[in-house]
Amino acid sequence: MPAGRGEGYYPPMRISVIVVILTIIEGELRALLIHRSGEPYLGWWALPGGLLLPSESLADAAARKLLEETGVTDLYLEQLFTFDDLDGEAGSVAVANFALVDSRRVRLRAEPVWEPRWFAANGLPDLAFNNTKVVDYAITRLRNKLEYTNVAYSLMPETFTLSELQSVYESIFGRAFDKRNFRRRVISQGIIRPTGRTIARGAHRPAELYEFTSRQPMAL
Amino acid sequence: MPAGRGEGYYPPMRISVIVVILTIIEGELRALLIHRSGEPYLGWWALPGGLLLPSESLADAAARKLLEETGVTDLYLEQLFTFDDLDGEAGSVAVANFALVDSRRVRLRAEPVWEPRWFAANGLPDLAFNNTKVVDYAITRLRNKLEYTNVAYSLMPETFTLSELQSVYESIFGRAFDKRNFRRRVISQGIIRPTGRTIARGAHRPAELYEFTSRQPMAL
DNA sequence: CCAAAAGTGTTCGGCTTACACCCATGT
DNA sequence: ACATGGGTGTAAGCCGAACACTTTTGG
Repeated sequence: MPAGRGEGYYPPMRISVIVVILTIIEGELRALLIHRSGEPYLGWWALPGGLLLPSESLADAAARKLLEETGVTDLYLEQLFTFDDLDGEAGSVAVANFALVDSRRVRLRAEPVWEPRWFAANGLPDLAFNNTKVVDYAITRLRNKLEYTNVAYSLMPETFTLSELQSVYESIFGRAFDKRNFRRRVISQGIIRPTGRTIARGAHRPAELYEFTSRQPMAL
Repeated sequence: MPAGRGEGYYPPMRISVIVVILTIIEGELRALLIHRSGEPYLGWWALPGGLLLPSESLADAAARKLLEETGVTDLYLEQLFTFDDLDGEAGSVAVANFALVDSRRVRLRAEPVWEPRWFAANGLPDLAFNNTKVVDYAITRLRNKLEYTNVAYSLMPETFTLSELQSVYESIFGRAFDKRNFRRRVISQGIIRPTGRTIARGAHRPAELYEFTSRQPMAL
């Protein structure tokens, strides 16, 4: 590493990339955590992450972490914020991302040491570094995004019923919505459309199946 | 710099901090640019910025840049986004910030080489790196923030008339607002209040002076 | 008295909210 | 037949947008 005049000298800096991976399981918003196997915070739960490799972009690094932990490649991934106060060390920044995945498509990495595990987002254990505030930040961002984008597609399978979609929204906002108003809203937003098919799943009227009009992130 | 097991090795990385400094001058939204005095992009206009020092936080680095360029310390400063594709070099990220200043309080640094200068935000020259997209990102963020926060305080003096405030909003959004609706809105939002004083400034009815109810950033 | 900017209310349409009953099915 | 979740319409309040005239001053 060269030292030199002015901006030519690069002090030792660490850039890490961390990912808040969120999903819905059993009607509950959950975040993926791993068990730290090294110091500091040995044995604590923490967000998946690691150093940025010099050859990769920030988005690539986040996608790589996500793939390693969940096996998912098709997903919603977005940069959240860059923190400099997570590990209390100078010259160290962490670029936090958040990702949304459909839990049905996830196969958690079988890694005995890290024990990746889904935790209910309200009810996290004490986390290493200041990871709790990173998760909170991600949840706030997610709630905002649900209001004006179609990102919910990344939490849903190809087709789904309106009740299922409503349940996902309710899990994230932590409150119930009116069924009629919810339906009017998502349909008039144009983010979903009926497929024409129905699905019978119990001793009651079958539900119509819907799909997202687009599975690319879009602002409304 | 140590090399070692696992995460102990830190590859050479550069973290720079850049700042989009916005203000209103002559009814126009303007951004502060400097003239590059070194390679690459020698002689091009670019956003103020520099390397993060190992001893400082990201916010400190951004505030330091801002102070160096404008002499302003009391301001609105917020992290925007972290880019990894600005200079096309691997292992380099730039944490972009945006700042709002009241141009009446600014004394630009007298630095013949850098020639810091205000440019109209729509009408920027071609910029070094991909700085144009950083400025665009800042303007979008500013417009959004004006809708649901009181950050406009940082562009205004202690007291001002409603017409002056409206003019600032119009400069930023690039369109005219209805006078009555604008007044109703800012007053009902509770972000400003009348001082009781008036100011006469021409051959017409004097205007009432208003002030911000808070000069700390607040969401509505 | 004239020019110039300051100040002030009302109407309309659209959106959000609240709310209750019938439908189709499996058992 | 009954239990279960699926599906539907309407009324009220609130918010944003459009719109024109009077007031106060300096010259």
